[in-house]
Amino acid sequence: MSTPSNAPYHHGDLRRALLDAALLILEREGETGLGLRDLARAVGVSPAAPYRHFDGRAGLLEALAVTGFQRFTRAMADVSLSQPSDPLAAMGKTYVLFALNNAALFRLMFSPQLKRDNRPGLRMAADAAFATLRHVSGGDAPAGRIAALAAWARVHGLAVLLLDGQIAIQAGEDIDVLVSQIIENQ
Amino acid sequence: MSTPSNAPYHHGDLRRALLDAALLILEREGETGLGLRDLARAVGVSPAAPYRHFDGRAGLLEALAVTGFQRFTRAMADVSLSQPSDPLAAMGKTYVLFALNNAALFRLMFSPQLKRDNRPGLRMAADAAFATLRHVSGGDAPAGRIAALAAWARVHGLAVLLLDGQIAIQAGEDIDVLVSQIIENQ
DNA sequence: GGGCGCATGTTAACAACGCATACATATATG
DNA sequence: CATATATGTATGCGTTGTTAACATGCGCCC
Repeated sequence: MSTPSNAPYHHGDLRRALLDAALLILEREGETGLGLRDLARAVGVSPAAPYRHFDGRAGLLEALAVTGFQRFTRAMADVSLSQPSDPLAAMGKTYVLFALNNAALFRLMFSPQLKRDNRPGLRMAADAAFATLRHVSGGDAPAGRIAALAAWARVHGLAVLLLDGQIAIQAGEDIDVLVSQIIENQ
Repeated sequence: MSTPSNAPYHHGDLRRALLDAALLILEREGETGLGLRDLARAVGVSPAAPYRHFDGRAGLLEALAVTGFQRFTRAMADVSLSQPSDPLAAMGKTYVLFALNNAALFRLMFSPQLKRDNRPGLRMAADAAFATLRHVSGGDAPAGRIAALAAWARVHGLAVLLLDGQIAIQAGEDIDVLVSQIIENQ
């Protein structure tokens, strides 16, 4: 009975497996529903195994948020490659659609309790994301701090309101065009 | 030793006391840090006592959110009484300042997991709040759904970004005037 | 190549939590 | 005055995050 064939003692790439499974659980159950024991069960390891790869539950959430910012950065960088006619509007749409397609992850990225115990890794990932945001949007042209913040607020607010289901989608209304209309308004 | 003088068996107004203490803990520790046992300890009752007044932890959070929407509604209604020169901007400022002064409560009010198991009480309180929002802002004048949503998104996004500490406050910068500038931009 | 160090995974235990049930007590009602 | 009901207590169950001690096997060094 010594674990004969499959299920080797060492997993191989447990960290990656944990992150993948955690993302699934996160999007399905929300941040509260993501428990370390559930996660370990889902991957098929012991409850204490994740502690070898993450600094407790907070460490796992941080790692998830970091991957979130990396994807976000990539999505924003890809916008500039497509050479859109209106770069700012295109970026805004990408911003909102990223939030909608990665709801729980997006919320986690901006979670205040993660920001509180500010781990350097998360801070770096977030700074990198916002740096490409600035770079892609204005080409570092200082179009006014106020105007930039106003644009950011409108896009971020739209994302959050849609995410939380506060903006009621009317019958036959397409979210995509609604986002475009709101972003391009004024 | 039969609890001689103080600490009567019945508290008197435990529900109110629980809500007050819960608000304090909420703003100090965040939603995750608000536990029923902690709360009961803080008020000085047994761990099971809160269950007589709230439907478990979710019920407590719902009650807190309802009081939040009531305060929010009141704050918005007070704006119209002051007869400002620019009602929309004044309302926006009130919106953001309410969020900043009731950070955790504001987050709870827009919490998606509370909205999920949509309890009628919370839904009614939220609807009432948004109704006065519409009434005060435009006097029910349909200035265009898109424009209204855009304005809401900008204000809400500004609140959330400030709440999460994403908008860095520069040295010697006053949040109040920054909010005004961003809201009145465009 | 053989032996060993160390990363990796397991087991077991602790405290705290949400929650449900059964019980005690005070208030209100007939 | 008696009893019904609302309110708070006592206790126990199952789960969670976390830690410490133990087991295992991959890979490096001599």
